[in-house]
Amino acid sequence: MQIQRSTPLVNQVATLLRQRIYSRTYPPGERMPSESELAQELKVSRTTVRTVLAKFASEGLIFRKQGDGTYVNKHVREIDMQYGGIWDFSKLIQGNGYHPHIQTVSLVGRPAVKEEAKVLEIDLMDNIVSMSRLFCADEQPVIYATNVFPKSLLMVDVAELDGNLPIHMIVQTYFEDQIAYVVSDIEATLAEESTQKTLYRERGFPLLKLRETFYSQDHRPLILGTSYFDFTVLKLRLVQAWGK
Amino acid sequence: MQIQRSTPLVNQVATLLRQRIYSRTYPPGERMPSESELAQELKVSRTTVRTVLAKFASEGLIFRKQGDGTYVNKHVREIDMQYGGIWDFSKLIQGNGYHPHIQTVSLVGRPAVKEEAKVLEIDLMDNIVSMSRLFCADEQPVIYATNVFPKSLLMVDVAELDGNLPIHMIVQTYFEDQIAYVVSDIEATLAEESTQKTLYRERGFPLLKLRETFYSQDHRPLILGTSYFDFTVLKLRLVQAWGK
DNA sequence: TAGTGGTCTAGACCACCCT
DNA sequence: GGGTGGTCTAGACCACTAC
Repeated sequence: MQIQRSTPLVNQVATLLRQRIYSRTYPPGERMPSESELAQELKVSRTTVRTVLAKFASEGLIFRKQGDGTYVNKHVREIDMQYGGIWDFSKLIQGNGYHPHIQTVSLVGRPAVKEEAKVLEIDLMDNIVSMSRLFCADEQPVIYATNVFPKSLLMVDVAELDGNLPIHMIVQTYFEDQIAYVVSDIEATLAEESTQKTLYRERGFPLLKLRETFYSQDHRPLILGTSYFDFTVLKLRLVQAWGK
Repeated sequence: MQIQRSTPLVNQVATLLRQRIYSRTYPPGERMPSESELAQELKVSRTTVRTVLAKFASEGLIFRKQGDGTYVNKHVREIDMQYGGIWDFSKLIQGNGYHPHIQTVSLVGRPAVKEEAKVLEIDLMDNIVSMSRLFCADEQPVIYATNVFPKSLLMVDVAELDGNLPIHMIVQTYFEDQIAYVVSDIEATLAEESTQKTLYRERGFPLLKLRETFYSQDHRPLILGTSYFDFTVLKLRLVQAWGK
C-alpha cells in the first residue's frame, strides 16, 4: 500500500529506476517517463524523483533535454562497468565479465619508510602493515596490489585479517572506519623481474600503475595503495558526463 | 550577443562558495557555516544551498556529517587539479601549474578505416578528418593527441579549423553541437619511433594511452581520440568520493 | 500550445551529534 | 536540549522543445 519507510525514499526510487534501466524496461536510447509521471506512479514528490535523476545524470546513465524529456544512455552496458568506482578491483573484474578471485601474497608488519610516513601522516619507523594481493579474473592474474597502513589503525591482530575482503570492507571491519574518498594517480610502467614477472607478463611489458590514497571522512589518510594493472585483460574505463 | 537570462541562483551560489573554499575563507579541514546560516546570509532557500553542497560533496570538495556539520576537504589543492575532467587537456595542464600551449601537427582528410567507422558509426571509407596536436606545458611537449571525426559533422571548411581550441569548443564552434559525455579507456604503452620519439622521450619509454570517444546528447559518437600522455610531467589524478 | 525539464520557495519532520 | 545535516512535500514560475 504505502512505500516502506525503513530505507530513504530516494534510495528506494533509485534502486527501482536503476533496475528498470538495466533490465531495459526503459530501453537504451529511448525516452523514459517524465518526472511528473514517475512522481505520480511512485507516489512521491517530483523533487524526490529529480534528486534521483540528477544523480543518474551525473553518472552519465541518463541525459535530460529541457523541453523534451529524459533519455536512457544508449551505451548503458559500458557505463555499468565503472559503476562503483575504479578502485574496487573485485567489482571492476566483475564489470569486465569475469569472476574475481583474491589471493593474499604477503601480509607483514614493518617500520614505515620515508614516503609512506609522509603520505600516511605518521612518524618515520612507525609500525605499518603491508598487504600484497593478487587479483585474478577467472583464475588469470590481472592486478597486483600492495596496500600499506599504520598498524595503529587495526582493531584486531594482523593474523585475523581476511585477505579476501575488498578494501572498503577491510576498513569497515578492522578499522571500524569508513573510506570517504580516494585520490588516484595513474601512471604507466614496465613489468620488472622483482615484482611482476612471475605474476603477469614478460619483463618489459607495459602495465598501468595506480597510486591510491584512501582517506576517512575527517581527512585522515587510511591506506596507501600501489597497484599494477594488466589492461590487456581488464579494461580501465571511465565515463565522464559533461558539466553538471 | 549577450544572453538575457540572469544566471541561475544555484550557479551563483556555487561560484561564490567555490571561491570562498579556494580562497580559504573557509579553511581546509575546517567546518563551514551551516546550511541554514548560508541560506539566510545569501537570502536563498535552504534547498538551493543544499543543491550546491550536494554537488560539492560528490566532487569530494566537502564532507558532511549528520548532526555535526559540513567540512572543507583538507586536500582541496589536490582536488582542484582534476576539476573540469581529465579529458580537457589544457585545463589539465593548467591544473598541474603549467601554461598550456597547443601546436597543430597535422590536419588532413581521408577515408575511415574499419575501427574508426565502427566506433563513429559511419560507413567504411566515409570521409573523416584527422587532427593531430601536440600539447605543451611551458613549452615542454606532454600530450600527443589525435582526434578523428566524420567530415559530415563539420559546418565549415577544414581549412577554417582553429587547432588551438579545446575539443569541446571545436564541437561547439564547428559542429554546432555539444559533448554530453566521454568514455575513456586508459592503457599503458611504449614510445615508438614512428610517432612519439621526436616528440617525447626515447624509444621504449612508458606512456599512458587514452582512447576516448566523445558523444553528443543524443548518443551519437562525435569524435574518436587517441592520446599519448607523458605522466612524468603531468599528473593524471582522479578523485573519487565514496558512494553517497 | 501543451508538455517537458530547470529553478526556487517555505516549511515540516527525522536521525544524529554534541555538550 | 539545541543545532546539524537528511529527507520529503506541495506548489509556483520559467525556459525550452516538439507539435
